[in-house]
Amino acid sequence: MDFMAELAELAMASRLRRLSDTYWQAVTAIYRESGLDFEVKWATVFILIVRQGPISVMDIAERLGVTHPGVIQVVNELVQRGLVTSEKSGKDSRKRLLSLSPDGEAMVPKLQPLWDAFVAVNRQMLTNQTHNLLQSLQEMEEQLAEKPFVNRVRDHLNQSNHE
Amino acid sequence: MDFMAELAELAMASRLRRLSDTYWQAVTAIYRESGLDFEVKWATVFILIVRQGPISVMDIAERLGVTHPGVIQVVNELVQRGLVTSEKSGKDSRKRLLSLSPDGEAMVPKLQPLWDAFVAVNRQMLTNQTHNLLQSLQEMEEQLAEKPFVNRVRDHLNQSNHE
DNA sequence: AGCAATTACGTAAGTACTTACATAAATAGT
DNA sequence: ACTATTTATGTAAGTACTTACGTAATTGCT
Repeated sequence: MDFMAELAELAMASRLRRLSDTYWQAVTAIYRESGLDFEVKWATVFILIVRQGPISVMDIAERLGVTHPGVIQVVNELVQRGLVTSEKSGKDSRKRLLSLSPDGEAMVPKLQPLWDAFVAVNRQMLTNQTHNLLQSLQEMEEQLAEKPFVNRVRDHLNQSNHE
Repeated sequence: MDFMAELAELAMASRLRRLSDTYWQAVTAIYRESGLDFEVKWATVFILIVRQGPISVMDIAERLGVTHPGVIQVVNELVQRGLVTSEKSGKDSRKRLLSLSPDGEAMVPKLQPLWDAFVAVNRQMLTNQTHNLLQSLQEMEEQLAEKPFVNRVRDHLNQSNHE
């Protein structure tokens, strides 16, 4: 039997990472087969720019819940690839506003069938579940946002010591 | 609102990775505070050796569902750290059998209170969920093991084209 | 027994994030 | 208006995996 499953509550991070990697590898293969020259790691940032551009680096980082250096790396690749354009903000010259380029606009309808397939396939699998993965992720994120894991563990350790 | 949550079925890999990172960072902080000189990435391999050593590199990789180079990196660090010993198998000289060292034995009871806390805290959070994260992970892993995501998407794309 | 195929392990390099640290521009308090 | 603080971005390096490729030992076939 799968040892990570046996570890259960003791191996949350590794198990989440493993499933993330499984998905990532699959989607990488599909993009490659499509010949569209698009990468998995671009997707969240790219779609955010599609739907809500022009948008700044920090705004992207906050909306995605990732660090700004991570966003910068992706954005630089998207600009390099010609899908996104970057211009300095007039109101705040520290800010870089990212928008979709014409090539980026043209890319969306090519990617859309793949994205639709991802959604359909995942939706199908999710309906097969007695415990819905997306909902459980949402609930766990909310619990950890309300009180981070570190604080919970610290409190638990103090409580155990004082008995 | 969190954009990854909005993307839902379209950002499974990124969202799982993000939650994995959140957990990972928390556990890293707790190990650091404990002063035990132990790393998150060692945990699954270390516990497997504790419970089922001596065990070979490939057996570890298979039981954990990760690649063997990943295991080798962790094992080398555990040997370097003095928690694990490595010896060539007598029956099959290609194999390296990993066992717990005396220092490794001594480490277990020091780590145990932390591990107990991780389990207790996670178990508490899981009971608060209407959709149990561990169960949803288990179910999703099983679905993907039965038919990988790539195959599901390929089938869906062919089906859509032929309508 | 001899040889092709498989298995076990190792190493190098790539990937997608992070942390840590830096600078420049805007903002706030006086 | 001036200065301290904050905010936005950038860069370098670290981390925890992976893929790709290599060698040595074992196994299976005849």
